[in-house]
This record gives sequence, C-alpha cells and structure tokens, in this order.
Amino acid sequence: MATAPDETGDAFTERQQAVLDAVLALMVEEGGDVTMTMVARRASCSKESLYKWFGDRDGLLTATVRWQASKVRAGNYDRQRLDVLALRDSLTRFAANWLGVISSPTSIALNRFAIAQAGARGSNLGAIMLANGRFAIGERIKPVLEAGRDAGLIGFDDSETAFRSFLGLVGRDVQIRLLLGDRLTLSPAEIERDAARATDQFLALYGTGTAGPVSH
Amino acid sequence: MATAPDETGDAFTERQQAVLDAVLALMVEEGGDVTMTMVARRASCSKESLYKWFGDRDGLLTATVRWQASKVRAGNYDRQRLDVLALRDSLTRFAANWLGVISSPTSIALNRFAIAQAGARGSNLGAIMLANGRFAIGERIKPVLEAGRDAGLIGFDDSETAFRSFLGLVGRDVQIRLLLGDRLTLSPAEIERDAARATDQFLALYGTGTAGPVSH
DNA sequence: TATTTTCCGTACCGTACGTTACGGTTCTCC
DNA sequence: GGAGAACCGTAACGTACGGTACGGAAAATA
Repeated sequence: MATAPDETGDAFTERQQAVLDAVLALMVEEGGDVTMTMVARRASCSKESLYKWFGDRDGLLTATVRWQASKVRAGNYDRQRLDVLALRDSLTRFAANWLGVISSPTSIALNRFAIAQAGARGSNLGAIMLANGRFAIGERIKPVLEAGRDAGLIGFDDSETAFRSFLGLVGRDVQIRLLLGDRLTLSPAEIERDAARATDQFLALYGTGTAGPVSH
Repeated sequence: MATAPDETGDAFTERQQAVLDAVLALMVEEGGDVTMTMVARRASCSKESLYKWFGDRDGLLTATVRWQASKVRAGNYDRQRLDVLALRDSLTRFAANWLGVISSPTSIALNRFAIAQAGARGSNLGAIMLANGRFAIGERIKPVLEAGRDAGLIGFDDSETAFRSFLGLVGRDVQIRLLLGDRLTLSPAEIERDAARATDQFLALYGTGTAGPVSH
C-alpha cells in the first residue's frame, strides 16, 4: 500500500472544500455517475475553475476521496488503565464506530466508486481507501491489542491476524451486502449490540481469563 | 431479495453462452470497461446479433451476471453422519470453497461491476449477486448448522446469526480488500489453513463440546 | 477610480460509445 | 440446387460528456 494515511492533500481552499463536499453529496445521491457539469452546477462554480483547481476529472475525484478520508480520523482508543473492562470498552467503542462508518451512505458511495475504479488500470483510489480506512484503523487498534497481551489479558502470536479476526467478527457480511445494494439498516442500538457481541466473541477466542484460550 | 436463485435465465444458445463467456473474460481482463464493440470482436459476432439476442447493453451484462451465477452452484455439504468430525469437515470444506470463490478473478470482476451498478437507480445486479452468492450459500449451510444443533454439537438461537458469524470468521477483510485492488494472493494452502482456523474458531464460539459454549 | 486577477456562466469542440442500418456470406430447410 | 433466414463485418448516426474558449462580472490591489 503506497499511499500513507498521513499525506492527506487537504491543502484546499474553503471554496475548493465546498466543491469536494458537493462531489460527495452528488456521489451519495446519484451513485457514481457524477459529471463535471453536475459538479459545476451543484457547487455553483465554472467547469473552467474545476479544471484549474483539480487538473482533470480524475484529479477531482481523487481529491474528493482524500478529502473525505481526511475527515474520518475517528476517535483514539486509549490504552491507559488496562483491566479487562477497559480493553472490552475500547474494542467495543472501536467496533461500534467502525460499523457506523462502513454503513454510512458516504462510505458506501465512496467505496462503490473506488471499487469501480479499481478495475481500470492505473487507478489508486482503492489503495487510498484502504490506506485511510482498513489499514489506518488497524494501526490504531493493534497497539490496544498488544497492550492487552502485555497485560496478560489476551493471547495471540500475530496482532495483524488477531485484528483481522476481530474485523471479521465485527463486520461479518455487512459491508459487501450494503455495497451490493442490500437494504440493511443498522440502527444505533443494533450497532451497539453487534459491537458488544463481536467484542465478546473476540475475547472468548483470544482471552486468557475465565474462558480458556483457543488455538488459532 | 426479490430474485430467487432458481430463476436462472440460462435458456441460452451455445452461441449465446459463448458470447457471455467472452463478456466474462473481458470483464476480468479489462475491468468493467467493456464496450459492445469489444464484445462483438471478442466473440466474433456482429453487434446486430448482440442487440437482437440481449436487447441492449444492460441486458447483455445482466445476462452475463445470471449466466455466471448459474455456473457457481458449488458442492453440497451433506449432513449424514453427524459427529463433530463430520461437522467440522463440512464447515471447513464450505469455508475453503467460499474463500476460493470470492478470491477468484471472475468473482472479483463481477462483484466490482455489480457494485458499480448498485449505485445507479433501477439496477438489480447486486440483488442477483447476493441471491446467488451470499444467500444461496446461507441456505445450504444453515441446515448443516441446524443438524449440528439437533445433534447437540453446537448451540445457537438463530441459525442466520450463527451463519453470519461464521461468514465473518471465514471471509474477514478478504473480499473488500480484493475488491479495492489490494494485492492479496490466497494460495490453496493458505485457503485450507484459513478455512480450518475459521472453523476452529466457530466451533470454539458455538460448540457445546470440550470448549465451553459462549453467549452470543 | 483604474487595473489586474479570479471566477462564473455558457457556448463550443472532439471523441467515445451505444445503437441502428446494410451489403455480403453461411446455414437451413424443402 | 434454390429460397429464405440467420448472421458476420463494417459503416454510419446521435448523444453524452470530458475538456477548452470566451465574454462579462466581481473582487482584489494600488
């Protein structure tokens, strides 16, 4: 994954950010079929300005993806007091936040677009999405897992592998179903319940406490 | 989900099936940007015939998705002798098969196309993919799970919920990463190992045997 | 107020592609 | 073998859209 999550090209004018927000809104509403004329009309700017600011259509859409990615920097899951309750709390909060993100209309629209682009050669939008979504999240959660291991609360060989299992328990088939257009509404209550269930299952699999550890 | 997995519109001439296979090959190679001219050239047929057989571009692509879906009918996981070994074997074989499907170039290309289409209004390709993939698989695995429950090997309230957890443990983040263009090669050995690990974890979570059952 | 820069709105151009039309060829059926 | 249908290859048409050009307004600078 080349694109680091840090190099967010968010050096944009307010005017330009408004344009990018217009693109995001159009993507959610129109579903990928976003023309330059539509963007210009929606953002009340001229096409000439669009090309001046973003180069070409691909530049505009890439900037939109980066812009949205720079806005998603979600909460940090501190690993201070490290009893099993704190660990469970951090993981549950992460899981709920993650479920909220992947089920949001903006995330769905943007992932749809990045996936459609990923087929064509010479596209890096998918890499940007992965770097700022899946992998950035992993780099923030893995320290929590490792701290839990250092405290003897959970056990695993590879934090990446453990994190991937956790991701699977949290996300299950939610994202692919939403991307394929399945009507699947996740209420905040359901998100909280699913996050707690996934965390319980993860701790049951990897915990060293009451429930015995399981080979992995 | 409207489209039942049975109503496969596979009433196609061999010539037409060859055309659809050409579309599939083009989708894998070119990544979604499949023009009618390319299909006609690749399939050595005239564009006039394409329009005569499939109506329009959307009809051709819809037929392609249905055609591929009708070919994926994978193995059935018999639930005869129901000791824990047989259950584990059935689940592992399903998991390996599923991982092989979702990591295949054809599946990736087709899901990319269906996801891109799912944004536009009035598209049902996503529903077709879900009906013939995710939900058809579920209808074949849930009886296995329920038989395991009847035999006292595993415990759960809702087979759908248990199946979704299993899906999560098997697929983890594989599908979304592949769809977004991540280089992620799953060798047959890795698939077998991941399938076994996911099955072990699932049985650890839901099993009533040696490992204690876990609330879900 | 005069000048320069930025930018909006719109008209315009070139191309790609979906769709249709047509001449020539092969296959089918009698 | 001959009539008709099906079909291939290609050319042509219309439209949509990415990209550019231009006139005028607004804002900035002096």
